[in-house]
Amino acid sequence: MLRPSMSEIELQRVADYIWEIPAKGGMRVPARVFASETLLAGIRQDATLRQLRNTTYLPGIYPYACALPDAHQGYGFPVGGVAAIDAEDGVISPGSIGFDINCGVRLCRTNLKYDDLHGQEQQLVNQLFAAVPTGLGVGSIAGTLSADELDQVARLGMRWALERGYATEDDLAHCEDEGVRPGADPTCVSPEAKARGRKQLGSLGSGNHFLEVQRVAEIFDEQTARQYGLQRDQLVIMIHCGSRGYGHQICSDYLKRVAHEHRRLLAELPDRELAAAPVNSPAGQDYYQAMNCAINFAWCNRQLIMHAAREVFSTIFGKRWDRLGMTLLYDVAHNIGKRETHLIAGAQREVYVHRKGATRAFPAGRAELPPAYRQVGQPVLIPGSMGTGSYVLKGQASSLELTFGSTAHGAGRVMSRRQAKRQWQADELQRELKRQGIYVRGRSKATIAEEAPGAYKDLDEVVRVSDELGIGARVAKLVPICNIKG
DNA sequence: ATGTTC
Repeated sequence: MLRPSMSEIELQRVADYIWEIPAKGGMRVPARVFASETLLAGIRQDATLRQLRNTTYLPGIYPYACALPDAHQGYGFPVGGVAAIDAEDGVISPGSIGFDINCGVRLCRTNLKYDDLHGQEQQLVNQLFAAVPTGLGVGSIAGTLSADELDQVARLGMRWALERGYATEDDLAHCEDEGVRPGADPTCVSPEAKARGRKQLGSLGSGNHFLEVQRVAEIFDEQTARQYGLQRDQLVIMIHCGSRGYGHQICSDYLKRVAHEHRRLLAELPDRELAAAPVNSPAGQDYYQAMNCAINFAWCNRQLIMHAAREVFSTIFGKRWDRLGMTLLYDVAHNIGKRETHLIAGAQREVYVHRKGATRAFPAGRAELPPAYRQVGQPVLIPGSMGTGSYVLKGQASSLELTFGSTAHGAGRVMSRRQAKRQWQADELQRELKRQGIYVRGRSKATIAEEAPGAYKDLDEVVRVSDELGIGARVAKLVPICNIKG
């Protein structure tokens, strides 16, 4: 049981919005928190800082562990945390990437304006809800895949969707890793994970996952917005979901295996939830290959859901989806481990960047960016709650100097799910949101109450701090119109 | 987040 005990953790101010836990005891390096005083007051309320300090015990971590402005307590490693770990001498840690491997977000543009939809919101939300399976254990767009097909999804990612008419080359060109993470070996995935995954490709899941039709409400940077193809009052579609039971099972399986095969390493760590394997050990490499399978599964999952949304829009607006301008802006991962090169202590070094509840935010110039964004900086997609809206940011140079090319991923909860259910009632919440022009449909009343806007921190403040730190700059704010969830 | 308490 984790108990807040933050009084024992001392923070030193380094610069505006940058705080440091100095390296002491078993800490190999310091830890840094990137937050305003307001956000820091929230971060101190749970075990985030202790977990952040614990991550600095991981062998090969350098030069410091990071907590982003939206950080909160997670499984072993904070959500909103980033660790760069040496690719030769370091470790890889499943709990530091998270259970929902490649939980992430994509944004689909349209050439429609709010007025084109106004009056048909209820019809649209109903059709989207009918077309996209939501909630736990409810089936999937792709039906039940054969074992062989699932393994192809794991190896090929969005290329599998392309071959079956669910995706276009343009979609692949506008996804992190072009929608295909190399080094994905399905023989490293357990039969239990495969059994779950076969039934779940093209399904939204539960919790904070959603599909949302949004209106571009505010533009902060006209030039970048133009380059991203965004303008005021335009309709866009945001999809927030992950690798479902497939990735969850992979994480569970490898937490057990890694803890068992690397007991001595585990004994040196302050929390067994940080269980880690040397990157070049069999368990470490098998985990990485299996994690990559889940990454590909999640991209394919979001692709199939976007495809279903395109078909619904086509029906409602009476045009083919390509005539509706329904192109993919970008798709970004929030929970991943990735081998990258970063300038650390004066040298270019190969590291496994662990991003858990953190978005890659590469600036212009990084070779990994697709041609569309290499001169601009990548789009960063940050989902908010169903009442308060979401953001598009742009990757900035300081992200490479401060946070290994990362920024925040969302608002973070301010209260427990249980507390939210006590405080709100689904029907009443839906009526109130409808008065504001927001149409919500969920499979479960409990989920709607749990996801009440008031249960979340202030995303505006998270994004403001990202912008001021120069790690991710505000481009546009998006507000919800239709939202479906589990 | 999650066949929602291994």
